[in-house]
Amino acid sequence: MSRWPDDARTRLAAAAVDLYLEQGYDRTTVAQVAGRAGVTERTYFRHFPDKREVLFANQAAIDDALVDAVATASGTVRDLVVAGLTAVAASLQDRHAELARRQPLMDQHPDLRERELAKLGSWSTALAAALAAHGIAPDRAALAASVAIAVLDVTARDWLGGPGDADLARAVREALDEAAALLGGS
Amino acid sequence: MSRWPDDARTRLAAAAVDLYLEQGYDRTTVAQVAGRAGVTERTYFRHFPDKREVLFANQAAIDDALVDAVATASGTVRDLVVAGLTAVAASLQDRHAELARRQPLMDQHPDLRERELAKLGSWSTALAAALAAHGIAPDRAALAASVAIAVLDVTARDWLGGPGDADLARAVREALDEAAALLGGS
DNA sequence: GCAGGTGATGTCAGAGGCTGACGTCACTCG
DNA sequence: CGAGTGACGTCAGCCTCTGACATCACCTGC
Repeated sequence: MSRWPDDARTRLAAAAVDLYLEQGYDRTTVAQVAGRAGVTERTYFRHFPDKREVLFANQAAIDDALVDAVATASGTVRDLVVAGLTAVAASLQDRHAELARRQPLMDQHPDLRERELAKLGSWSTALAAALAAHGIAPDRAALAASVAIAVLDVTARDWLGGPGDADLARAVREALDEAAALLGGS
Repeated sequence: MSRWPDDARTRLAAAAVDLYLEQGYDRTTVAQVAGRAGVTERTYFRHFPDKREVLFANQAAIDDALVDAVATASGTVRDLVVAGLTAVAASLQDRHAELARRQPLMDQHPDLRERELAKLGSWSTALAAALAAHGIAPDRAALAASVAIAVLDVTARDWLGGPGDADLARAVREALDEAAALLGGS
């Protein structure tokens, strides 16, 4: 039996979502979140670099899933992109309830949406690098990655508003086609 | 002759870019920026809501240009999008030097890139609304807008690294085609 | 002219986000 | 059993950002 209860990080994440939803993001102090998790404010900042990041606790793993999927895939640029997006979609699919619960916070607080966009940006960067590793020219890779992640964002936000058993991966593939049809061919 | 030198806002913006470049963004305090501009810290926060926003001082006008261009255009979704992006490109074209100067800050400081992404997000939202005003279904509009802005971002960042007389609008149109070709047609 | 309104700024006080330095204590490993 | 190691607490402090109130040039109507 250890001196400290395990998983301070997990407790902090849970406490944060609860408090942010209960009493609003800006009316909640980090000290309150830490208090509910049974630690001090200083400990909060050892686990998360700032007040927002706690809402994105386990999204780092998605980065890896994305990169792995693209690395092990092959085919056209579209095939590689679909492989990556499908992996991300799979990761999100299981967590529909959790993500839908915290989504109102993103929509109500520009600060939080800002951080969400930054996360998407890091996925985009990771995807571009993974595409480049397949020999795709860097600027083409960056373009494809950026657009792909934009499609994912729009589709996922729509999916979050629906039932948890809707097939996100399928919706993403369809949105990819639709986007290409809408914007291509001058 | 007025009591206060005019354009505190402009002086603040200039002082901020200079100081952020000279001594780094995080080693610069708002009080220093205000001091160089000849005002107090409190006055800074009357002109800009936070430490970052000063770097995006005149980008609000671009929002309007984008919306106007789409509103007065007609044709396919692609036509409308191209009209909007062309208007934005025109606004950026004149300010290549200024934007290129501050760009390293965006690349070096995640906080600032984060804000930049938020600005792109607001363009995307505005574009989606403008498309919807033409009768395009909201989810199709959101998809087209998001992808279009992603293309603009990648293209503009590349353009910023090149000479100021390169034609951004043309590059954006080409990138739109390239993106559609890369990702379409399953 | 002149009283009152307006707008931009200054001053002051304070909450809250975030960081560095240092101490404590259980656990572990040699 | 003694020296790490890691997770946490404590303390002090800077900086970002906000509310409340004062000041002073300028304008407006009379």
